[in-house]
Amino acid sequence: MNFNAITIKDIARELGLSISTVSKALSDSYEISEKTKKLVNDYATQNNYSPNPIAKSLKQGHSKSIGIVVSTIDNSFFSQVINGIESVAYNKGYNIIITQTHESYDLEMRNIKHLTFRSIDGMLISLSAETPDIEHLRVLQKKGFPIVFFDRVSGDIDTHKVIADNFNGAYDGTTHLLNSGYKRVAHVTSSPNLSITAERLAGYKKALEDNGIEYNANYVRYCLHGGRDLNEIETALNDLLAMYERPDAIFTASDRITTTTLALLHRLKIKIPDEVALLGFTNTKLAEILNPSLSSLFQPGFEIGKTAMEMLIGLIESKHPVTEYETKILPTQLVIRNSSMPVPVTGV
Amino acid sequence: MNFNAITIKDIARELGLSISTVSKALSDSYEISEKTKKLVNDYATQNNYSPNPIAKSLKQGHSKSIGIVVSTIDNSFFSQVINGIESVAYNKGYNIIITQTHESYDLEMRNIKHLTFRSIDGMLISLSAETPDIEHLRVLQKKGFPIVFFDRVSGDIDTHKVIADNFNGAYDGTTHLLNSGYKRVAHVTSSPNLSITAERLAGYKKALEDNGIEYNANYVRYCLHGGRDLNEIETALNDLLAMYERPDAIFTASDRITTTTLALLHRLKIKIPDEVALLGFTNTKLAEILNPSLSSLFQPGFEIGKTAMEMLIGLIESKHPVTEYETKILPTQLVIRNSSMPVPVTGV
DNA sequence: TTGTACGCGTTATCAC
DNA sequence: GTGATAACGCGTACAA
Repeated sequence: MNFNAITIKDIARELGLSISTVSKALSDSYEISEKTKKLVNDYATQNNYSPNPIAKSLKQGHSKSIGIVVSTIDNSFFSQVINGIESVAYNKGYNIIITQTHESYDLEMRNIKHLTFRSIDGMLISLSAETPDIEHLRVLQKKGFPIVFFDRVSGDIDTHKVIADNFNGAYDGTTHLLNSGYKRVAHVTSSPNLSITAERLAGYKKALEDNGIEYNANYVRYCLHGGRDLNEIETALNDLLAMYERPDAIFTASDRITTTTLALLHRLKIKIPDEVALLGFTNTKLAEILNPSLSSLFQPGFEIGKTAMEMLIGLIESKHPVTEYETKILPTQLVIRNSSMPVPVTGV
Repeated sequence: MNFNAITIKDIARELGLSISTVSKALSDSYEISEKTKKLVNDYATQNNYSPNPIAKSLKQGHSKSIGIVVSTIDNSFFSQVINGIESVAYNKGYNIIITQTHESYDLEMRNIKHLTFRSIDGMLISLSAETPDIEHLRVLQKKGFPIVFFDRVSGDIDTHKVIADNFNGAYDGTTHLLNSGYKRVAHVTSSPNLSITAERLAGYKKALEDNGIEYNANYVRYCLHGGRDLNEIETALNDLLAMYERPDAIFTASDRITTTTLALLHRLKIKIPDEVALLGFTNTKLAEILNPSLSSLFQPGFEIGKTAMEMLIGLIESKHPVTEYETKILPTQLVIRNSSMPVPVTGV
């Protein structure tokens, strides 16, 4: 396993010192003379010694690695979150172990068990869409195991969570559409099980209310599989477009739903925004480039990952048990595009 | 760290047995009586004991975890590869540790060092586009450290690699365009440093040759940053479209280049395939949905990851040092689409 | 059939 | 300023 086979023992033998002296020299202990330190350190660097992290972990009682549970990595939002997590993990010397639930409750439980058996120091989790209750997480948390929830959180547990400001995002998005002159704004959203869905719906409703427009439940369509099932969205769109009072704008609630809606409208040869306007949450820059008239709510995946990881490290490294749960809210950026303006794009 | 705090020691004390008896009972040793085994196992499961993997690693000399180095996880191809890797890793009890180079040579070296210091059992790597030489990997390999290269490999080293059949993919793609009646097929590709670029170019050239069409170097454009820099591709396209003998088809060489080209042509209001046909390597189903007339070469990311991981496990778990290097080639699937046909899509 | 003793590589405590 | 010893949790010769 260790192909830099040199250990603290080797260098002790080679230098005619004791193991503990070498260990202390390496950790720059005050009780070791400067010349011994130099001797040891020089030898160590020359033979590129590196401490065996496994032995270190066994001794110190932590593994310097954390587990991540997401639905799937093959999703712009989550890969951006992981990017954010990695950026701080790397600097703090933590390894990340990624597992995917593929939206299955069963897989979620297996992964969590697997991760805890792997003796990780903490966990970052975004619930699977299927997950009905979070008893399995609550017991862990009760034991004092550090967990931070992000994005897909549950209202059933008071704990550390990092989420986008979905309410205000949806509020801003809907308001933008209304301010642009659209009167009948539909909302295509994901599974009603998820807290993010409720928050976004609330923001949408509040915006309607504040603009004196009556809420119409027929304008809201749920897609249980959140964009993974094309037919679901297709049905929703067909229903909406066939209505007598056909919506003049659609507000979509997640990356996959947004891009799929964009694609479907494209296939149906519906012109955006002439026939129907489209504004949605997204992480796929491609969607914006393809259709500059598509304004979007950019989900700050990177920032969410970064913040969640920082919070988790705080939990792990704090000596005192954490008693106060805080919820950190990050802003969702509303990116306003205008079809007559050039689109500032830096990359895909 | 271990919140299932129970150890083999606890259960020995509790049951009035010795530690080694418990250990043996747990591993179903033949020298332990059935009743003792049952006693121990029952107690273990009831108190959901699980062996500390760190102690196990230290003892057994392997960590049951492998390292992955990719340019960026935020890329359909690589996240699909990782999906494939994870699928077999999970079954075999391996953990995966993911690191990203962001195409930087420096970061690649740091990550590799970081991973080896973390005492992983093996490594899966796709070279960064910047990487000029692979001396740092060759030394590891010389020591007998298990490494499998995938996708972005180097010709400078004889080792285990898993790649798509880029030559035949490019050959098939180009041939398909030529058979469809296009005469002037341009090729927009990535950095000439990468082996995949050379292979694809070779396939493209051979297809031209076999169809009696002369190779025109002006029709080939390199994008050093492989789609990360929009301007590069924009320039390439503008150049091509401004030529006197303007290409009537474009063959793009990577996921990012394909989607970016699609987006740019869209913005330039160039009709596909009427004004210029487009066929490219891709992993983003969105591109196909948006433009059903876009035929594509689907990069088998999942299969590549799966195969690479299987190969790596073979390397790790083989008792005998591996002397024979084999290169496994996977087919690239050509997905033919026709604008007059309905597009069979199952998800985005 | 069960128990004892040692080692994996490291750090921490204590004695010299 | 340096070195011996114990301990982290586990597996395994070897002894009983």
